[in-house]
Amino acid sequence: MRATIREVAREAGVSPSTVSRALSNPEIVNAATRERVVRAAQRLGYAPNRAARGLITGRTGNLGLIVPDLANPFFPSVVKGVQAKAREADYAVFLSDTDEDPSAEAGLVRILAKQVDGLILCSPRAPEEEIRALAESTPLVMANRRIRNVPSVFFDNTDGMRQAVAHLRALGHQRVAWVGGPRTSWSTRDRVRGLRAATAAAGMELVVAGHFPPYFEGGVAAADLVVASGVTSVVAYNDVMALGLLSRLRDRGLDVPGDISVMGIDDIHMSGMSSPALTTISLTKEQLGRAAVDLLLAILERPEDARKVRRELPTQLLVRASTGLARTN
Amino acid sequence: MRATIREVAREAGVSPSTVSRALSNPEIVNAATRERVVRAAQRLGYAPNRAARGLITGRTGNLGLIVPDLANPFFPSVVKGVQAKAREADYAVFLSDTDEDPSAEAGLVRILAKQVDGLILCSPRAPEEEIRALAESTPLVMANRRIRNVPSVFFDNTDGMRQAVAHLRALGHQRVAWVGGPRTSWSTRDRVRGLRAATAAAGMELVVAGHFPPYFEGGVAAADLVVASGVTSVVAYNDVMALGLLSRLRDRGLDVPGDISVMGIDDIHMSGMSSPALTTISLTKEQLGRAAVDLLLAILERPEDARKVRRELPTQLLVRASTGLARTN
DNA sequence: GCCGATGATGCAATCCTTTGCAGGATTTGC
DNA sequence: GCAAATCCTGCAAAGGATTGCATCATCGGC
Repeated sequence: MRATIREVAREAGVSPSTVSRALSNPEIVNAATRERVVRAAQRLGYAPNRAARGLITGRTGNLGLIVPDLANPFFPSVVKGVQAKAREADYAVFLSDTDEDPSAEAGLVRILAKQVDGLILCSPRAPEEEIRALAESTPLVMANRRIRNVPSVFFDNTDGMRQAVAHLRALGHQRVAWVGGPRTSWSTRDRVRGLRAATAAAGMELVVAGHFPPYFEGGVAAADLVVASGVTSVVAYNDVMALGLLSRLRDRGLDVPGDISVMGIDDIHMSGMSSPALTTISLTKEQLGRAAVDLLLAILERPEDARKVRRELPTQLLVRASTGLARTN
Repeated sequence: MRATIREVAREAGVSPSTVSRALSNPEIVNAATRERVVRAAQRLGYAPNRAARGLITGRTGNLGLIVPDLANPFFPSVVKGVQAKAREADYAVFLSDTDEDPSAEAGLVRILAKQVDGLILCSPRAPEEEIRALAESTPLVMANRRIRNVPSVFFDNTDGMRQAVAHLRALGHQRVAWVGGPRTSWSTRDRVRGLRAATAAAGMELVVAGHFPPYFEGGVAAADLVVASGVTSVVAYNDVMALGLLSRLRDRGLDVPGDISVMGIDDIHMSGMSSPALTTISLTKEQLGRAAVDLLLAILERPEDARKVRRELPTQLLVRASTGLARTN
């Protein structure tokens, strides 16, 4: 059906080798010849057969991306970033979703590993040891998780939590609650650590409400505990949960931010649409995806420094309407 | 690195051909031999090299999926359905997103076509003619769009709109507004057609508010037109827009459903979480994805009946809190 | 106990591209 | 003007699996 390299070669009056070189290593072939080859290729609509190329080079030109749950608006943004960057580099992306099942991750990695040059694990929930083992056998990049000696892109949660605390403190809050995400999430651990440090430094009291599912319902479930704890402000693991908090607080007749200030993390699209609009720590999600691809391509080039590669992304406080002066009573 | 078919053959004391047959066509090889081969393969952790297989069979074992916008919660659900079904059939899925740019679709199809056995176009915005042309050169399945002579899976919008109208009529509504999605969307055309028929049959008046972007903001933008038209009820192109409507109506101090009833379409996860919770026409989104894969695999098997294949999925009214008795004034 | 049919297996070609090596042509240096 | 260096191109092997065809063994029928 499609043109092969031999046909292009015949059309251009050269050998297949020359065609191959002219197309993938232009500088080593004579300019005139190259021109002839390129034109012939264009005329015939030639595109190299990926399977044949992969067979000899051992590369597929594909990347894999595994996320916990596409239905969480955080991840589609990351996916978009990965897509965009991968396309620029002429890679295609396999996407998989684990439905928040940590035990599914390793299996997916192993299946996908055979069909890709490298994998991006976004917010993986599996234990460090397991991931480190997987990284031994496949080029692997972490996105939104930091694992020592595994290439990782992650957000500066410490600074993010510092900004959140500074904001709340400026509004007169003394007591803040934390509504955590899944126990298996690195972000939740990293963020609560940052929050502990920041509140301690600011002389504020931190109430940890525990771990909840990273869904709207998780926020709903956490709301009553938060209220009962008597804090004047609360930070949630992500925006979706913060929206759940908002919803339950409203149902209970509480005013936000009058009675309690609510902050999220992520800056998903919907968070600007709620009422009150959600104050949040904004994360550059597409950027996370793009950076992960960058790292992955880098370690594919130079596998020897895979253990060194790492990248930290900044966070940005975004003040909207769900935070306000602490109530005084 | 990984075991090849020759090593398995040596280990099992047979020829590579026999290994190949034992693994991919078990019934034509002697049971004892097969057993020996399978065990040897297992021992060596053998998995066929996909590139080599693809080179000779001309198949990649990959499918492609193109959606307009992953950030719209409708699509992640479809993606999940596609993933699940594809994995069952041992296919991997390439995902791409056009960012609602109709002109990007054809290009993506052409790029992806070379790397997959078949493509699923979900809710494509391109003109029929363009898609029909693409379908000539690549196995293609439409999801959520119906195109004559191109295999398609779609929802029974006519019946969905009939259910919506019956519901509103039962609540005493006489005038209903329609807030449309993108002009290029087949669904919006099909739904307004269904709505026209249903309202006419019920003796109700339909006000078409026009076309809006399929985002929250689109619903916000449409709200004032809807109010000005004096209807007592409104149906939006999708849930996200319906949520936008809800938001703007509330901001204007209107009561839903007291002043106006609001319905969406899709039944995205968030629509049960709004206040008031959104009445909607529920669509089986994962089902759409699964059915599309089914169709695609079927036409890969028997390309000759590609023009005949088609599947219609039912819709289901889901009554929640955003619809109520028509105001009487 | 022999012949034909049937079943199981191996041989070898094939898919298409890339790349190490060699050789021919041209240029450079002296 | 000749040897050496440089540049460009072609040859041929390799990569791993699949499959049409041929071969061989076995079995059943008579």
